[in-house]
Amino acid sequence: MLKEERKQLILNEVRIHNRVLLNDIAELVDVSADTVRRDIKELHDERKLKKVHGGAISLGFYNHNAQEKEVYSLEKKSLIAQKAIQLLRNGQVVLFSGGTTNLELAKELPNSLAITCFTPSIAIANQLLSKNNVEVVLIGGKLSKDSQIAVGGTAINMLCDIKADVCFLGTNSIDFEHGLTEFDWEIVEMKKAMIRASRKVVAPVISEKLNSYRRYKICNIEEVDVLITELDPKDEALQKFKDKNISIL
Amino acid sequence: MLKEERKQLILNEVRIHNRVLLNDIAELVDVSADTVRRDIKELHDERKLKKVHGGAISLGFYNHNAQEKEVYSLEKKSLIAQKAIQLLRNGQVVLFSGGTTNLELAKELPNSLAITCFTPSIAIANQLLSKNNVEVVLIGGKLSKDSQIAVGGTAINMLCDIKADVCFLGTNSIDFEHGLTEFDWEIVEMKKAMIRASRKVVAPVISEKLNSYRRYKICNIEEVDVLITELDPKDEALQKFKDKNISIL
DNA sequence: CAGTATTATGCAATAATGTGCAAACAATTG
DNA sequence: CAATTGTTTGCACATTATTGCATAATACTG
Repeated sequence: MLKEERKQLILNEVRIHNRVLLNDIAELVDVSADTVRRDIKELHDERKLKKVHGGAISLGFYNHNAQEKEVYSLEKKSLIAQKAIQLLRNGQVVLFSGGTTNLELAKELPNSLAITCFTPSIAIANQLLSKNNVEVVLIGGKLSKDSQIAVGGTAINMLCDIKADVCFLGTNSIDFEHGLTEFDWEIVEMKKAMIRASRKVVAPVISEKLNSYRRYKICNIEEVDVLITELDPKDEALQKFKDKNISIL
Repeated sequence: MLKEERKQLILNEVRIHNRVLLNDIAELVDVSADTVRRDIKELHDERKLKKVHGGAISLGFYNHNAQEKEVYSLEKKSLIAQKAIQLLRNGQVVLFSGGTTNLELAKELPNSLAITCFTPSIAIANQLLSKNNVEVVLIGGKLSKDSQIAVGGTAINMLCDIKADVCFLGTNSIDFEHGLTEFDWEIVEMKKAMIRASRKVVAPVISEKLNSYRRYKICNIEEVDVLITELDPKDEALQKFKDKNISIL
């Protein structure tokens, strides 16, 4: 194992878990704790993470700081991401909408997975770029300042030329009666186009967003093929979705 | 086995495995480790991979973590950015290629400036988003892992529909005789299209890049309307460009 | 404040690197 | 064809980087 690889691994652990213990890493990669300490020191000097007694923590963690809720919510998103990854197979074409849940999913894609990803989100494209076996295609167009994704005619035109295997459709609100809804009409148009552009629609949402709705409608709940939440699939909050023939993960 | 074949093989290994060990390659292709070291050094200089102690790793790994910028070079870029900003007027349509100099320019745009910006670079789009009066249009397409900009047919098609007032064309190398040149053919194609898509071509380059050239040609030096460096416009290194009727800032 | 865990530092062994050089090889020229 | 020029390759050597260990200093915990 090359030194640089080790450093990348450490950074990755920090990114995903927000913190690492020095000894865990040492055991994981089978080198002495001294070596890991030196690696962490270097990464610290490079401003890639923050060295602390006993290990290291993410910079963002410290900055965006301290909101327990955010960390909590990150763990949920990470769990959702892990479930979503199970749906993917090498060679597939995958469409990602925007949103932090999808961003987390992009972050946690295994490096070995070889897929082609389309996305109108620069944040997600950015994440996907670091996956060596993922081909990333950016959907262009006018960037919405609020949501940081491409919207408008150009973007929708581009979506019209695509037929993806799976679409991960992040969504603002999901409700049994009102279906998928959003604040912003431009985003609604994009998401409608994304649904048309995919064979299978997967909705990764944290459970807080269940049973809420917004002004504009994307689609009925029946359009969703798979619903992923951080809850146990047997959770009763999900039962009525299951009754509609939606797969629950 | 030809040298170029070897280099191609090394790149391929890096693409697939994210890293290579120098000695593995030496054994695989049956040449001395010294030769492989030299190959890797060349590929490193060509920015195709990152040479590390013991072998090489993929660039994709590194791209995301805010590359440590040399303060030294940053100051030059900042100076160039300030000069470039003087060229801009409210209401203009501006095209940005990729590159760190252009990124610095995007960063330093005054918040009051109201322009429309097209760019195939996610990093630059990201910066531009934070400017309140700038409308950002992302040029979509397959993302090149090396340069992190959209390339290929989709991107070039989109450029064909644009006529911008100004194009800030970052470039790898600029030389009086060889014109503007690049390592990477995909990028060359993009930059050619960007030149076609603009009324005025501005080349912001740090002086180190003057009088160097690479394998592939973008255009002749005459295509450049304005050359911006961190040097004083009266610097004699710039005289011969002035003689070609290129404005110097 | 004592006891334990963690860290910094110097050191030595090993591996990897850069450099200069010469032989082998290829391309070009007269 | 011979001479010339430039490139590529392998080798020897000095230099540098990496790693684990020992030890002293420091930080944390109750």
